[in-house]
Amino acid sequence: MIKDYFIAKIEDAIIKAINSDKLGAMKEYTKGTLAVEKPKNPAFGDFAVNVSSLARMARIAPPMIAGAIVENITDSENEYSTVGGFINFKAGEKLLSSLVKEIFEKKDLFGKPENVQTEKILLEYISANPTGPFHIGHGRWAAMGSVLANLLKFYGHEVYQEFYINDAGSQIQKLGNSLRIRIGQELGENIDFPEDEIERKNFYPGDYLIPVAKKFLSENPEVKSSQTPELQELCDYAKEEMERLQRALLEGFRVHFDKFYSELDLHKSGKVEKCVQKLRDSGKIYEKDGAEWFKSSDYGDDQDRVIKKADGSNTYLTADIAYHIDKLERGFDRLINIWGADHHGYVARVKASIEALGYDPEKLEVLLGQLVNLVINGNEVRMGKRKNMVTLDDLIEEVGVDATRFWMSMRNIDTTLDFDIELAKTNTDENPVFYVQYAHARACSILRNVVSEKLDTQTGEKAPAPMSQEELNELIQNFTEDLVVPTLDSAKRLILKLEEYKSLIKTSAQTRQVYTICRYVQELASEFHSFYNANRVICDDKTLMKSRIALVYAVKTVLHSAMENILGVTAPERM
RNA sequence: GCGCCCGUAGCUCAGCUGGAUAGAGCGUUUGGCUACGAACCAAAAGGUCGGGGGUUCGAAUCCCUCCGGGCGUACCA
Repeated sequence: MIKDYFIAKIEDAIIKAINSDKLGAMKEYTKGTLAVEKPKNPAFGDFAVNVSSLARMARIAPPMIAGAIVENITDSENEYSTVGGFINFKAGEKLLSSLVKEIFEKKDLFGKPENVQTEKILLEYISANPTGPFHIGHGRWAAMGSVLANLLKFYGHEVYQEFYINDAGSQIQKLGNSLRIRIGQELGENIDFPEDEIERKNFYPGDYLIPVAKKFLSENPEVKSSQTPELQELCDYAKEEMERLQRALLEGFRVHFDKFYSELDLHKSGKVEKCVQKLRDSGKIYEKDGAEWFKSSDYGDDQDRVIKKADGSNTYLTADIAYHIDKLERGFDRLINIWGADHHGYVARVKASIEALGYDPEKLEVLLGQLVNLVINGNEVRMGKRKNMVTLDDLIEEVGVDATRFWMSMRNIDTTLDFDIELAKTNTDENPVFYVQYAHARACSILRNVVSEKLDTQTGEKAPAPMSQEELNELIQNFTEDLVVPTLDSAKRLILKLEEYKSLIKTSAQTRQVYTICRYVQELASEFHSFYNANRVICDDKTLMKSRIALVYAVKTVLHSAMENILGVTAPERM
């Protein structure tokens, strides 16, 4: 990386300067003290390092320090200059052209870090109840989770994606009872959900069970009354139907899980009871008011938690503890969960249980995502879990998979996402994803045109293609560094932006912040559009043309890799 | 009350472990297609970084405090 190259030169020079006594009182330097940054004003240089922080040790003024360091730099290929306490760096031809070469060599793998420590990661996300269709909020976890999985894999980690199905507990009974009412209605019975708000909460009155009831009746023609089927049968039927719908949506949304882990199966396996027993054995369980409590406050939680209710049944937390222990026992180095911020209280208690059972709680990393607000006609509509249902299905149908994935991934996970449905519907041109796709399509178009015969509209005569297909293939397969030199001056910003992809992948994967990838592709697209408008790629000067074509190909390669392989957004060849 | 997140341009947001004149997109205004895709580009206007203290040579960034907003605070899942 250019940054690494630059800082290495600086650090070498500092050591030399110290050895020749040019840095005052400073007698040693530990690597990593200085950091490379991008100058606010590009006229200063491509990169800069501020040496002011060394002033305290050296006891001389920052400009003097900068001067002493620059004097000791041995590098004739790149430019160094000082302004105050800053040392500025301008990349030379060789560095820039070798970078383009790297893209040609690595193609889709450009940016994949080398020599990094990798882990076996279990990434859990969405984990919704199978009691209804996904709502918009689930879309955020779906998009971010799958992008993060792609990113971590590209980084080099081994990633296993899992969806925990909350298919146990009272909500499934509610679902079955709700289906019974819909079946009754289909059969013409005078039956409906309770009007009373509180009683109504024991049901799922959404329309989505109507088609399920119809399907059930067509498959079970012998049922003539809503009271005939057993509750369990209705529960299972509705649940399976919901799971089927959820999974179909995920496939279409380009979200692929390695496993759907059923809470019910977890209970059946006996793992939950085993886990409870282990907790008892650990001595961290006590009885109060007829229930068994886990002393999670011993591990930083703000209060103790019920693990077994007075009626002998388990809480949701109990199963979740067992699930996380199971993940650890399956041998993962790291567990990453994406949870909605409304579950943030859970982090401390799950970590507490992991620690109590003798595992390392640091292995669990919970990414808390702020929720999604739906904006309709400029007004925020709060997304309650089961009210104001705007389904993810509806949203995807309105704005498309690409735009939904991009939009849901483009914000910092710490900020509440405002999804303006009117904007997404009526004004899709303003969506940044189109801007990026356009850049890719434009690059493809240029690469098509350069090998196409040109028809003169006035004379009707055909002119030969600016380049033959063979020449283009040769250029792509045997790229040499000098090829791109003629266009370096005009394309410097673009090349530096391409270079940034390498450090982006690293920091983005390490911080788990996928929105940075969305920002990056927009910035790269922007640089490319600027370059395109300022320089005619297909031109009479063939050397220059080849040089620019090489650059267009490099941009296309990086855009394609970031979009298709990481963001899961299509990179179209034409639009 | 307590815990977590947020408050930066009219709107939506960046701003990396403190550093050079706080940046983008949308919107507004003004230019640019007889040439590779104008779904684009170039430029302008627009900011007491929620308020107040503190640390520092230096704070949007770190600490304290207040104000405003969101979420949570179950023997629900």
